[in-house]
Amino acid sequence: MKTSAGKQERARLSADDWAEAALDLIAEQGVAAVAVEPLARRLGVTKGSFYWHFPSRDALLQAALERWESVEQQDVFGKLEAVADPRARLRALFQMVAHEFKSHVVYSALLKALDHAAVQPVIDRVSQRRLEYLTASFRQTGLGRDEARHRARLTYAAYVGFLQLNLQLHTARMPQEEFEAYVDHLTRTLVPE
Amino acid sequence: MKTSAGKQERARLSADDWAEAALDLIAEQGVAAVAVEPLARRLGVTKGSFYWHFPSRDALLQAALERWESVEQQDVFGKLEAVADPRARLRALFQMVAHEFKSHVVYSALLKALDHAAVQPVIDRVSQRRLEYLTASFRQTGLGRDEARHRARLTYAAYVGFLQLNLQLHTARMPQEEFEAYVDHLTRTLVPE
DNA sequence: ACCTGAACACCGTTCAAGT
DNA sequence: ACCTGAACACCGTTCAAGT
Repeated sequence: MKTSAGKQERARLSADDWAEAALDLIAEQGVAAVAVEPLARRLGVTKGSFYWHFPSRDALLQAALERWESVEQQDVFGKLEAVADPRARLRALFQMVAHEFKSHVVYSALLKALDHAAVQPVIDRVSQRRLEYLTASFRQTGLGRDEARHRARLTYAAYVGFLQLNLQLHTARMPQEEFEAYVDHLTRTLVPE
Repeated sequence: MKTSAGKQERARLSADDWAEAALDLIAEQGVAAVAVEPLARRLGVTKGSFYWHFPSRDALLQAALERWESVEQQDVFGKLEAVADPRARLRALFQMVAHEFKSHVVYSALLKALDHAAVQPVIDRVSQRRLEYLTASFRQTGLGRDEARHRARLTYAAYVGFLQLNLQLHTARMPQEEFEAYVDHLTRTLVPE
């Protein structure tokens, strides 16, 4: 038999296998945890073999992040296309962001690791896209050009800031009820009627 | 002569000298740049001597951050005590934050390095204090207890998010005029009339 | 009291050699 | 085409020895 059963059996690896393992590590333990030697141990090979697939640790990080970037693109905004009314769409977006914590895990990990050179450009691109989407949505609710741009920026900043605060307040974590009230406050304050 | 002139002359160092040098490095190059060996080179000693002052690199980081924390405490809120009217005080705070970039340099560096264990608790404490200050101020403008808490959270999240976005948009940096318009939008949207 | 110098561990990177 | 094993550089940490 060439590649039959067994747990310890390890097929030879591809660059994609490394990138996927790296992305898992980012979600679990953050960007700093992506290290060649530990990853190699986890994959059951020696660290030397890594350099057949990637020229550097940074290249691996980039590959992992590009993988995430293309997935999140559809994930976040795909579901919103169904909602026609712009005000309702914005409210739906707030609800989505508030209740789907899984999709923010990697994003949060990246926000905490902006001092890594590979992370910045990815977050830049993602932020740019989201800002434009928000601006367009606010525009559609009837806000003027500048007003829509500013409101979008404020909204996105609130999102980023919330992730920061939320993950940091393990200690003084908000109870569910207060959290819902906060989301409601955000919606009332930021979405035009 | 015991300790006369000369550039290459290096008095013996104290723990405080190391902490200050570390804080400078954080402001200039970020948390990741705080490394024992390069710091030792910069200070003109060998890295071995570092361990007479601190038990670990992390302890140095903590010392540097505590130093910053106690300074920023007075810096940010000290000047606001003069303004009696709570609405005017909030507007003044917005203006201060918008135009004093220097005081945010370290804070931004820390936000980008939240994956370092020593950074989290410092940011936690600072955020907690600022949130409480904002809550109290909104309370004084006449908002109800919950409304004030939520508004404070939104405001602070907007601040944190803005730092993130601002530093990241080197590419698409806002021109001065648009920036002022944005601050104005924030003030109108967030400060009760 | 503060510093040197040599040592070790750990991780990134290279590369000749294996299959 | 993919992997091993040994090597080297760099940084964190320890410690005996110096002043």
